[in-house]
Amino acid sequence: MKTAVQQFKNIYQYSLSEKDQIAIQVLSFKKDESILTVGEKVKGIYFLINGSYYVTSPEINGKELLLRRCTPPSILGDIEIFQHCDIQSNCHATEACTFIFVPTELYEQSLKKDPAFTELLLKELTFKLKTCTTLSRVNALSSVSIKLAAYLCTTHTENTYDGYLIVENNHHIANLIGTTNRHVNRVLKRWEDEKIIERNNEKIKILDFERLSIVAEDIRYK
Amino acid sequence: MKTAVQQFKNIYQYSLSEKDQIAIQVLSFKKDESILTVGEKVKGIYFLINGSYYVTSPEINGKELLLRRCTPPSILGDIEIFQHCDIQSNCHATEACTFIFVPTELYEQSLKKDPAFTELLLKELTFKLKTCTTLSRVNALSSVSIKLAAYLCTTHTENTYDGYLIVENNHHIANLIGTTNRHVNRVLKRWEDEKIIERNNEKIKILDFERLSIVAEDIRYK
DNA sequence: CTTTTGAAAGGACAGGTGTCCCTTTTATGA
DNA sequence: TCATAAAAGGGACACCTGTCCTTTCAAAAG
Repeated sequence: MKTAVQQFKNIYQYSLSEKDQIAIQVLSFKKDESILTVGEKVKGIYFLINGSYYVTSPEINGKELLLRRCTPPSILGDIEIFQHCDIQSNCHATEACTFIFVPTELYEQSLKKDPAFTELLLKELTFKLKTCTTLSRVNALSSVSIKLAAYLCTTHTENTYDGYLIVENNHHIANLIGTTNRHVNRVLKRWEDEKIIERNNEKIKILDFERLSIVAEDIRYK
Repeated sequence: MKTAVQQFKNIYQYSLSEKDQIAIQVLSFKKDESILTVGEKVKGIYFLINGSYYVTSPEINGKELLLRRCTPPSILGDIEIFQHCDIQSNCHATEACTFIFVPTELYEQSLKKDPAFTELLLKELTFKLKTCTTLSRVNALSSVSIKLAAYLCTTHTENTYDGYLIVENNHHIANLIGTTNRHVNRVLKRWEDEKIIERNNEKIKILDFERLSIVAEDIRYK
């Protein structure tokens, strides 16, 4: 608990008072566990201090668009508290996650009066809104190959191992960029033929980052 | 000025102190005037108290995507202040607009310490984020006909005159939903053939709102 | 009135993308 | 080890959408 509070302080630049520390909770989720599901009620604000998770937005038809990948600092439950609504997105742990959980009552009774704390929320919210706007434009105006290239370029700088990209499975990638499995394969095959990438059971090696980057038009997911 | 402050109070449920009132400004824009342009610096927060505008996000290639239409309450400049960045979107008055402008210094020196004021910002930001997420998903997963239907249904409830919709010109509509002139025409012709709408030089009459609404899948640009 | 300009409308064609389906490969468990 | 399931990979086809171009029409300018 003490460690969690310390981590919280390091990440969010905010010291929880002794009194606050009694009211908060530390929540943990295992890898691949669901953190929050659309439609649930939420009773506080979650601050990620460790691990990573995905946020996705589901359609009625079963498709599910990946909105963003989150690492600390990241906040959950903010929309729901201020808009008095149910959970808007699905959140899924991609690694084991630890959160500091601030119950709504604690926020209402004390933290909301602290400008340093509300600024924390404002900073994170404006960040989310900014990236969401970009994503929206990319989604509307860019072709699948641009989005896929952008995805690979983003992953390239974050998740390369021995020259190979560690990517989510095919289906997952397709969802992230709002297309189908089939089409992702189609584009990957074209790039393979053009010697831009190399595929090797579930791993991708970028042979010509330069050209891929040109296709991606400097768009990045983050 | 007094009227503006009163309107502000009614709309945002927040009373500006006498001291604050000296520091703020009232800004007005004519119909069709540009309010803010991408890349500009911004020196405060804008609170819409009258009129309407829309927010678009431009691509390098000249296309410009509709993000949302705004009526009071609506806030501008929030992202830029908290993310310390230039203006992210183009804002264009669709009717004459009046804003209360809060300079950054006033916010930094006094208003940020008032929980009631920061809550105002948090409420509006979470609202924007919520709608932006929906839009992003629509943009990624929906076809042009769905988006066009949603556009017409939104306009229908706001801008009908004598049974005819007052719509932007063809080219404009195409940009707003992220497609081409040609394709808008194609879809409109199909609906005309199906007796869902009627076209009459630059005006559109919705004959079967019910069916159009089904196509739009309850999506609205609002 | 004629000319010019710009928007609307749509034909033709090509490329992008989704759906359906089958084969191959890999992982998992009996 | 073999059987089974799950994911990868890709062929075929139809539909969606963008590009290019032509025609028509209406408004503005001369």
